[in-house]
Order: sequence, then structure tokens, then C-alpha cells
Amino acid sequence: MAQLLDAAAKVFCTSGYTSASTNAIAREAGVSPGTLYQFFPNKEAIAIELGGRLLEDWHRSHGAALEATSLDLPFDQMLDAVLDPLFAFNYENPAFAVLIHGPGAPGQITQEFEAIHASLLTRLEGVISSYLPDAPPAQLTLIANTSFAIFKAGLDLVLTHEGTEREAYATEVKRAMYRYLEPLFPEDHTESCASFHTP
Amino acid sequence: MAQLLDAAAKVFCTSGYTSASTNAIAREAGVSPGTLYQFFPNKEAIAIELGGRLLEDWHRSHGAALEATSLDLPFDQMLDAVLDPLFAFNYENPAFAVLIHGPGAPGQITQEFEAIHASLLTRLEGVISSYLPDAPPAQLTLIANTSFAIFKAGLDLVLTHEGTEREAYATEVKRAMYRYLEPLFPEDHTESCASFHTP
Amino acid sequence: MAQLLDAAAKVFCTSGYTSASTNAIAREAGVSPGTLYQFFPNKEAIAIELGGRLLEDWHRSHGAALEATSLDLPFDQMLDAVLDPLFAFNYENPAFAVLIHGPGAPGQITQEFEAIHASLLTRLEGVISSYLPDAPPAQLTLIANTSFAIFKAGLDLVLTHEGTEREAYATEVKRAMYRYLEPLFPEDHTESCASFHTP
Amino acid sequence: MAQLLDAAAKVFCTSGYTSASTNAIAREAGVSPGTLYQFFPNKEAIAIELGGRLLEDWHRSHGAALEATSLDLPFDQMLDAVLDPLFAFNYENPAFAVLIHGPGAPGQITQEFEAIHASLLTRLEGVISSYLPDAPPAQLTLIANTSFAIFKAGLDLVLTHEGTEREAYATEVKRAMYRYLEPLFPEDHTESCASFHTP
DNA sequence: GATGAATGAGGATTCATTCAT
DNA sequence: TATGAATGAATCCTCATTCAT
Repeated sequence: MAQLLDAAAKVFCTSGYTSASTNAIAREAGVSPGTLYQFFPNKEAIAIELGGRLLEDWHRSHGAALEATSLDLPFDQMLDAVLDPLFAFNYENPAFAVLIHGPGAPGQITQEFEAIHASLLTRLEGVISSYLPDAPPAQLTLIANTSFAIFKAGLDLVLTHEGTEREAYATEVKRAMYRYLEPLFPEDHTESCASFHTP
Repeated sequence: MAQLLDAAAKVFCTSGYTSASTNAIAREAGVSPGTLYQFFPNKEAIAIELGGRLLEDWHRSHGAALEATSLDLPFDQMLDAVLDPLFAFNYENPAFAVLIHGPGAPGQITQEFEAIHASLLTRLEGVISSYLPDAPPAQLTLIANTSFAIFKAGLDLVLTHEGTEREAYATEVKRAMYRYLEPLFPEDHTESCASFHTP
Repeated sequence: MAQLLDAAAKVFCTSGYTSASTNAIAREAGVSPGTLYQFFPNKEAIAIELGGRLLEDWHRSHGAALEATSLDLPFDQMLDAVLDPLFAFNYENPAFAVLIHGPGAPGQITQEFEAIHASLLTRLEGVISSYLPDAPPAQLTLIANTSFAIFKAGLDLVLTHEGTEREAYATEVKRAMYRYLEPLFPEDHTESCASFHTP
Repeated sequence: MAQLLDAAAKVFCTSGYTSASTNAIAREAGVSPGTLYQFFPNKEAIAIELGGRLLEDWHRSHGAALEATSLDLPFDQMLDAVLDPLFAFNYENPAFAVLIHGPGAPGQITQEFEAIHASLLTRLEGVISSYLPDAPPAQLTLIANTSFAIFKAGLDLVLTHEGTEREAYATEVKRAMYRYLEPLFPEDHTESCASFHTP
């Protein structure tokens, strides 16, 4: 039930995944614990389903359109076109960030978070390979993982700030991403990226 | 007791901070739970103290020397000089990474992790300000936070891989850091940084 | 619904009565839990009804015929004539054995199992009294209960073995029953019982 | 703690093993659930430990003496010498009977009950083999299992009755055992067993 | 100083049963 | 008549913390 997933999103954001209790989720949703377990076999399943729904939401609202158009843009504009809505989406759905990071020690992605992780990573790898068609797969993975790590870290930075600060962090994270990735792509559209060159 | 902190480090690495139980730490240390609470008032205090000790360890073993010498190096060499030992230190003390990230939802630094966080951030801000003496404090903070975020994310990447892959990620993370920070410093030592320019 | 009782039989055999959940029975029957409760007021009632149906099945398939003919047989042949089909019936309907024994501590027959218990016991008492027409009722009950206990215990033994072993146990249980009961009946057909006399 | 095992024994007798809740055991023992789990890792362990303690108790109080002397007795006296104290012990420790029978469907001995089962069965097999030294192992097992089944069933019968009835059942069960086993032993002490021959 | 038994609220999960549709 | 979501107390078990010894 959407009601339960909404409640789960709220509780995950408040307490983190590990500390979120199924009873708290049920209470937040205004149902009994038993009801929760009629829809989800366990806590993991809630996270998985919530991740899936958020992924879908993102795709429906922005992702699909982006994938259709953004790849034709120069790299810096593409970054804006992708990351700005992505930041906005995460601000409106802060549970997404919780799910992107796993439950406990980072780097220890457990099954329930593998899916959302893999989905985003695959998409990212696709984008990068479209800019770097000749790179060997190992390097693609390397770059994608590094970019994704920077994105995740930057996302937290953006989400934990408000107002002008948030915007400053958003710009800074995009700048970092741009500078990291831009030299990889020996294109001639460098002039259009002037804005990221100056601090 | 060092014995207790060692045990805590081990258990934190194995289970993450949240899932680590004080009883497990006591057992690992070979003492009773009561003994643990004679040295630390609660679980938080263990994390804080462990963080403090690791910070000291780092400082004693490399940090102090680095701070004395590295600032005179060209920027790219400074990055190598700082990050390589830092990665190595984290590999030998994986609890450090656990403490750098908090317990639950990222961005929600709770009190026990504030100290270690702040300590590292302050030091980083110092380094950056030495390269950017004229920048306003707000920008310094912005850059330091962003750099720190990239470092933390990159550290996880490095720690979760082994052998050749680990080295590749270490290089890639340093590359990302370098590319992010280098344009900020309008120095003339750019030619020496050639290695980071080509993918 | 027969469908529900079949499902209950299956689940009772798989999980035992206590661990069998009404939801599992409904699922096995391919109906919703609500439907189950339209036919049975509670779990007990399912057991009772299933017991009744199995009793009927037994009576229809063998019991009736047996009662008509077996009493004329010499005692050892009667035992074969009764116990062999009874063992076979229990092998084909293993739920019967589950229902014969109660849910928890043995000897603590709860209401739902009282019926099936009493029904079998009454029949057994009838048989015994036909061989011992002059015995006082108390002794009849004593013998019937003891015989029934041996039968139940032996039945488990038979049902938990397969193939040749099963047959060996069936024979052994019949031997025990015979030896226990035979001296009670001072008949002259002893010579026909030779097979049970030698180990 | 003995306190906990006593409480467990009481609750097991009241509710059976499956329905006995660890919280109920703790409450009965006058401690909190957490305390229980400091002594036993789980419910199974309680049953195992309780079984072990009862087995020891039996051995210490009667079993050891019996094994030293009873095998020299004629068979019928041996039965009295063994079964009477055994019935008495079970009456004083009714949890023993609960543990002898498993949790759910009979014949499905689960691990926690395997030990107590095996221990008794081994001892029984020993006794029988001392009377039947030339029997093949398979037959020994067959006889031991059958005898044990009869004993367990008879024990329930004895335990569920009181006063004169109990004695009558005890005698009857011993009679059944005697009659089952006696023909196996071609001894010449048959005359001493006259009491079991007449109903 | 060290112990380790004791706590008890809280965790995830189950299940017999109900009731609005 | 059948559904299946809803219930909520109860299940086993955990854990940070305390305190008498």
C-alpha cells in the first residue's frame, strides 16, 4: 500500500533504515503491525519496494524525458539537466538518499539496497559510455563508480543544507563532477563550459 | 582501556556502529559488560574515544610529519603525500571509516561523530586556506565540505576493493580531488601535474 | 468444504496441529481465510470435522465390513484383519495419527481431540467386551485404554518407517498386542496363533 | 539456573513444549525475559538442559543402583524393579514425559529431544541385549523401539490417572511389557512370573 | 576494579480471527 | 458466498545499561 510506503519513507528519513522499526512504520501509517506484514514479508521488502517505487517515480517524472534529450547536450549542460532535477527529486523524496546509502557500514551494500544501487549505476555507466564509446569496460566501471560515489556524497551535502547554501553546494558538487569527468571527453564544446572553470 | 577500544574497533568494523552491541564489545575485549561501563558511560563515549585515539594515532604516525612538509609541495604531490598514507591508515584501521560516517542516515551526524568529523574538517580547511589565503570563510567552508565529502566517498570506494582495483580507485579518487581543487589555485606549478590530466 | 479439510489434513501432517495456521490451511485450499471461517468457527472445529470425516472414511472403506466379520475370527486373525487395514488407512491418511495424538503434552487430550479419541476407544471397548463378556466395566476400560495406548504408540512406529522396516514394525506391534490381549481370552483357538508365539 | 529449569518444567507440563513461551517461563521463575536468555541461548536449549538434568537426577536417584542390581533378577522382578521407580520419578517430574514426547507430530523427534530419546533407548537396548545376547542388532533395535513406544504410551496412561486407577494402569502396563518381552527370553524362571499370567 | 546476573522496553514477526465490501 | 485487508496481542529474542557483590 502506498500509505505504508509513504510512512516507511518518513520513518526511514527520521531514523535511518536500521533504526526504523516496522512497528513505527505501521503506526505512522495508521495501521497495525499485522497489516504491514500482509503487504510486505519483512523490513527488507519494504525498502526494496520503496526503492523501486522511487526509481519509477523518478523515471516517470523526469528520468525518461532526460534520457531522451540530455545526451545531445554539451556535457556541462547535460550535468545541469540531469543533476538539478535529481537534487530536486531527492529533496522531495529524502528517503531516496537513505536507500542509496545502505543500512550500516558503507561499502557493505546488502541485498535490499543492491537493486537501487545497481539500477542507478547501470544508467550512469550508460551515460558515460555514450561519451566514452571506446573505453574498456573496466575503466567504465571505475569511472562510473567514482562518479556515483561523488554524486552520493554531494547529494548528502546538498540535502543537509537549506536555501542559498543548498544552491551553493549544488553548484559546487556539479562543479566537482564536471571537473572530474570533463577531461575524459576530448570534445570541442569546451568553450560552452566556461561557467564551471572559474571558482 | 586500550583493550576495550581495540575490541570496539573490531566490532564496529564487523557490524557497523548501530549493530555493534556493548556486550559484544566487552566479550571481544574479554571483560564483563560491567567493566566496560566503568571506563565509558555509554556506547557513544566508546565511539568518541575510539575516534580520538585513531585521530591521535594518525597524527603521531603520519599526520604531524605531513603537515610540516606537505604544504611546500606542489599541489598534486601534496595530494599524493597526504592521501596515500591516509588511505593506508584507513586500511589498517577500518574503524576510522565507520566512525567518519555516522550511524544511520548520512548527513545526520549525531553528536558522537561530530568531533571526529569536525577535527578532520578543520584540518582540511586549514590546508585549503593555505592554498587560497584570500578566499572568504564561507567559500572555504564550502570547498572544504565538498572536498571532505569526496574524500569520504572515495575512501569507501578504496576500502571496498582489493589489490590492483584498490590502487586504481585510489588513483581515480586522487584524480577527482585534484581536478576539483586544482583550478582553485592559480599557481604556476601546473606542468608538474600532468599525470592527473590524462585519463 | 472437502477442499478445506483436505488442505487441513495436508497442513496438519506437515506442521503438526499446533503449528498449522488457519491462514496456511486456507492458502493450501486456495481460498481466503475469511472463507475458511464461513465453514468452521475456529481451528478446533476444523480438527474435529476432519477427525469425523476420517472416521467416517475409515468406517465406510473398511471398518464396517470388519465389524461384521472379524469378530468371528480367531483372535490372532482378527488382529491381522483389523490392524493391517488400519495401518494402511493411516498411511494413506497421515492426518489421522496427528489427530489421535493431541496438540501438546500427551495425556492432555483437549476438547477437539476428545471426540475422535472417544469414538475409537468405544469401538475398541466393544470388541474387547465381545471377547470378554463377563469382565467388569472398569477392567474393560482399563484394558481398552491400555490397548489403545499400545496401538497409538505402535502406529507412530509403523508410520515413521518405510518398506521392510515398516512391515517389521507392523508385525512387532501386532505381536505385542496379541501377547498382551491373548491371555485374557481363555479360548481354545490357541494353536492357530502359533505365529505370534515365536520371536 | 535451577530456578529457571524448575519454572520451565512447570510451564512445559502446563502448556506442552510448543505452547510454552519463554516469557511465561521467565515470569514463572520470577525473572525478566532478558535474564532467561543470559543462561540459555533459546527455547531449545532450555529443553535440552532440562532433559539432561532430569536424566542425571534419575540416574543419581535410582538409575545407577538399578543398573547394578536389576539385571540379575528374573525378568518379571526386573520389570517391577525398573518400572515402578521410573513411574514414580515421572510422577514427581512430569516434565520428563513432556520431553520424552517431542513438540509436535509424534515420530518427528526434533534435535532438542533427540538426546533424551537416544539416551533412554540406548539404555533399553542394553538391557534387552543382556537378555538376548544372540539377537542380531536389527532385531534388538526393533524390540527396543517397540518396548520404548509401549513404555511411553503406558507412562502417559499412568500419569494421567490418580490413586487406585494409577496403580491399576501401572500394573497393566507392566503386564503388557512383560507379556510382550517374556517370550523372547527362553528362560526357566517362568514359574516366578505367574502373577503376570492371569488377568 | 571487576564482575555478571538482572533488567524491561523494544525489536521483527506470526496468527487466529473479524468484518466491510 | 467469498474476499482479503485489518487486527493486536503474543511470539522469541536483543541490548544498553545498572548494581549488588
